[in-house]
Amino acid sequence: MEEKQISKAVINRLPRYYRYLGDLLEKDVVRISSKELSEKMKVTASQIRQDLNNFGGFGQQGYGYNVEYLHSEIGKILGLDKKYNVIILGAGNLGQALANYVDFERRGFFVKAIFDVNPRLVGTSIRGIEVLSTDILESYIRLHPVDIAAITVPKTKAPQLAADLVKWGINGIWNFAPTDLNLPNGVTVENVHLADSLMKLSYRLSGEETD
Amino acid sequence: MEEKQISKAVINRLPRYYRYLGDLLEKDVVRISSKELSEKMKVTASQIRQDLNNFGGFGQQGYGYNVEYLHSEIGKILGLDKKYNVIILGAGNLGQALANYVDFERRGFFVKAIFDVNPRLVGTSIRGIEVLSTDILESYIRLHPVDIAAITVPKTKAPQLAADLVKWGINGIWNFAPTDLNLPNGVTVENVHLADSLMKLSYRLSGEETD
DNA sequence: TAGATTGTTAATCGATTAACAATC
DNA sequence: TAGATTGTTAATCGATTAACAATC
Repeated sequence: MEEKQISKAVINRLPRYYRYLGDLLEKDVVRISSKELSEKMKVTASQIRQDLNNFGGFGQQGYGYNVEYLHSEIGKILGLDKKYNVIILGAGNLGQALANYVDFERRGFFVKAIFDVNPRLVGTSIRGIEVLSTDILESYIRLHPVDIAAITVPKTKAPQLAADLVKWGINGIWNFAPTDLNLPNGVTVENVHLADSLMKLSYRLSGEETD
Repeated sequence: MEEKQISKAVINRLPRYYRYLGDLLEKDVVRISSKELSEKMKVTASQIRQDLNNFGGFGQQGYGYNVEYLHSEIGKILGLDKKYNVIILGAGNLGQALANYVDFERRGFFVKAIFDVNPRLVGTSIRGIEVLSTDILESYIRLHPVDIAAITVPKTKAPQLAADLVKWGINGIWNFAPTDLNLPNGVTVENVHLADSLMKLSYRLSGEETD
């Protein structure tokens, strides 16, 4: 029952379109052509039109695209018209940073609980969100709907934790541990590998021969 | 004086190879063939061989690749044989998380200072690294060698800050602000857009029709 | 209506995979 | 030597760009 199957390259670009359109919206820009947008975003107008046409015709010949409408449609494509219950595994700095990032709520992502093994952290709260003991993780998941689990625990703990989460019914994982999680089909994993990102930066810095 | 110009797709994969080889190294695996590695990494053996051959022949017919040697060579390609002085802009949760991530040091990235505008944070220290006032940022940069500036300030402040950093001589930027920084050629920017990553996750979660 | 700009097809370009000769 | 596996060329596949007819 799947549509044509959108390429990963296109999906990777959607959040960036969404961001630019959001910025335009804030500046009260009403309409924009693929050409204007392409200049701002430094991509080709052709690519923008191709990308959007994967999902249907959002524009109008001779006019361009209505910014508000396109923004909202891309939001829907990205699933931002829905609400997501999020739990964070690991109340270290990164877990806290995620918990404190209020902007996620604006997009429909609600952090409901944070879990940690450290007894000193259990019982504290971050932005009003309780830090719970990992001991009660299973029962929590069985009692509350959770759409996304953000994993910010150490590399060595991450694979087992992820396997448990899946066993207990989670199928959306936002993984910050510097390891790949091999999970069954049907489980969606999105990785944020900060070390990988930093290495890409050092590659480019070290490779420079007076450009 | 540039070599053939390695494609971005290849570079994006290098840190992942490096990670897998590091794991093998820890398990005292001495040699590995492209076929074995391809099975672990879930890519084709052909792709591994093609990728590596962009940089030269690291393997041996009939044998495969020596894990330690290949790990070290990829490290060099990624610039991990060098040391980098890093400053962090913004001592919020994310800035603190980065400052606390000791593992970066193992790869040659040394956080030298953290800057914040908030007078309450100035004077404190994180893992022994002083939080300094943004007022003295310019003079700090002029007096100390800085290779990479990690930007964790709010979106609205980021573009101006980045422009200043570049003006003061920085040309490596690790950007965590949810905005693109338009900087002159020769400046290397690596973006970590957490919100974009989360949207990609919600896209896949919301698009699922019983896979 | 004339001008602008989309939606979409066709052409090009680049990246991935397959195949195999070279060689350890 | 025979077997294994690389390095590399050729074939395929997919993504990007160009072009333009459709149409607002």
